[in-house]
Amino acid sequence: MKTGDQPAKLATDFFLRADTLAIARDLIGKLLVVPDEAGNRLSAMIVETEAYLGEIDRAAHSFGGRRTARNEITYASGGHVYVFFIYGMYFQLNFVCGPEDSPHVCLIRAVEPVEGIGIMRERRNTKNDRNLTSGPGKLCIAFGIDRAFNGADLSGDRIWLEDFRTPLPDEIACGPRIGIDYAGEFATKPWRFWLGGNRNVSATKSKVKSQR
DNA sequence: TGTCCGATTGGT
DNA sequence: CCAATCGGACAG
Repeated sequence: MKTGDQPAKLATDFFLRADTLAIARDLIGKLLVVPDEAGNRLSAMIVETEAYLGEIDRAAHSFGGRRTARNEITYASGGHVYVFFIYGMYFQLNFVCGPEDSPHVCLIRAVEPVEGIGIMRERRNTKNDRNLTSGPGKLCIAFGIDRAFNGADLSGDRIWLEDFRTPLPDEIACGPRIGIDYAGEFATKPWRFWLGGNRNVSATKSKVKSQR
């Protein structure tokens, strides 16, 4: 692109597709961009995601059609941001997928810093850069994402995605989602996706082999 | 209003 | 292995 051109934001159409698993997989390699208070670009490449398939998915907040103030935004059309608070101290970043009234989402579990890493270091207060954004709670701290981002539109100017890198099919691994042991048969669905071998993929106590 | 517990993290 | 820490969901 020419000097001075702005990178293109990922179009809303990306999130309007009916196949949420494909969206979760295709998010790997995209660039997450969130300007800080001063307008500096903070950005990172998405390296790990999880899909939550709405009403049918016991692990999803909208399982069985549950619709509350907290998860209301997940019933909106794809391309909106769903942020929720968990464990008394962390936020989790999700993107709403599919058409209106289909409360599917993709959780962003880990990213690899690209721009603004100095600011991320300040916010995370950790020596090891590997700990900057290698988990769903960590990346929200690094990017300053809190409940104020809930409901944001990814076509707006507070948070968005850009094309960055297109992984080869072989580079993308999948396996069971993390922290949903209560979800019965859904606990073992291979609906987590990550960039194989990437060092920023979140640490898990039961690391599962990739499967395809 | 009361109780239970979570789509995590960091330190022991 | 376990504490931190608190809002959401649901029962009563």
